Amino acid sequence: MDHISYDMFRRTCPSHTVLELLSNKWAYLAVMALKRGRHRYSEMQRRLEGVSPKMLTQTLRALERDGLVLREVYPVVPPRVEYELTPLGEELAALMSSLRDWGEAHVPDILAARARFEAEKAASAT
Amino acid sequence: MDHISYDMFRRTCPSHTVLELLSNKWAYLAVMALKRGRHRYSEMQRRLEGVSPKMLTQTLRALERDGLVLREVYPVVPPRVEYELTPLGEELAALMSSLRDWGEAHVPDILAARARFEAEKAASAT
DNA sequence: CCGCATCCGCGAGGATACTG
DNA sequence: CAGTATCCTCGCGGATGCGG
Repeated sequence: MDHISYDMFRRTCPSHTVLELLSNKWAYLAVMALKRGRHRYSEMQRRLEGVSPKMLTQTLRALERDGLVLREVYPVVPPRVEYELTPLGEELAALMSSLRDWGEAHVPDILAARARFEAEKAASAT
Repeated sequence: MDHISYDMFRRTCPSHTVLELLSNKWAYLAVMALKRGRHRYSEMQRRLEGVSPKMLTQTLRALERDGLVLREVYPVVPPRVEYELTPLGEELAALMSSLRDWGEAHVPDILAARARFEAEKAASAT
């Protein structure tokens, strides 16, 4: 073994911070949005339905900070800022894509399971 | 195309609820914990460091509801409840594992990126 | 031992107005 | 246009006590 063993389950483990990155809805959507290429701030805002400027900036900054997203500011007026994935970010995007594909493929299963669950609950309440 | 096209980005899309399931720290950890086999409630509680009974139950119920986890109650005293992944849950667990592997493999990269970011911030504040 | 019900604190995150 | 600053809500999630 040439790598340290991390344990996500421990709250003090560095890998736990990665978990917190992954388990963040806006971060997830931002990465997926950037998967298709470089985007301006306002484009992101339009793509991520319902995101507030605050959360968008906060999310993009966190991703930049962690080396997953590159932020480029053009010194022009009106301002123009573009975001794109780093190579590391693209790796992550690929993994997240497979999760999304799985999720979308199984939406019917999950909806069915929910219906079944509700039905049983109602039956047991007889 | 024999499947409906879903769009996670839209808040009204059913696939968005899947996203909310995935972007949930405790759900993520619970699935990973169950990947290695069936576990009792108290075992889960020990494995998921820092989880409160309320959140643990809530999380497991949500997973059961969505058909990812099977919950078995033994009618004995003292009570005994065991949880295990359904086939669907195991599919998800596999995908999540690859995310975890990626995350743990890149912890050093991410920590380095953070350090670099902080350093630049400090430099620009000169 | 499992886990539901209740209460509550707190901070993530939304809305809005404003500036470089 | 791309944020920042501010305020404020609301619901996540922790704590506790009880019931099966």
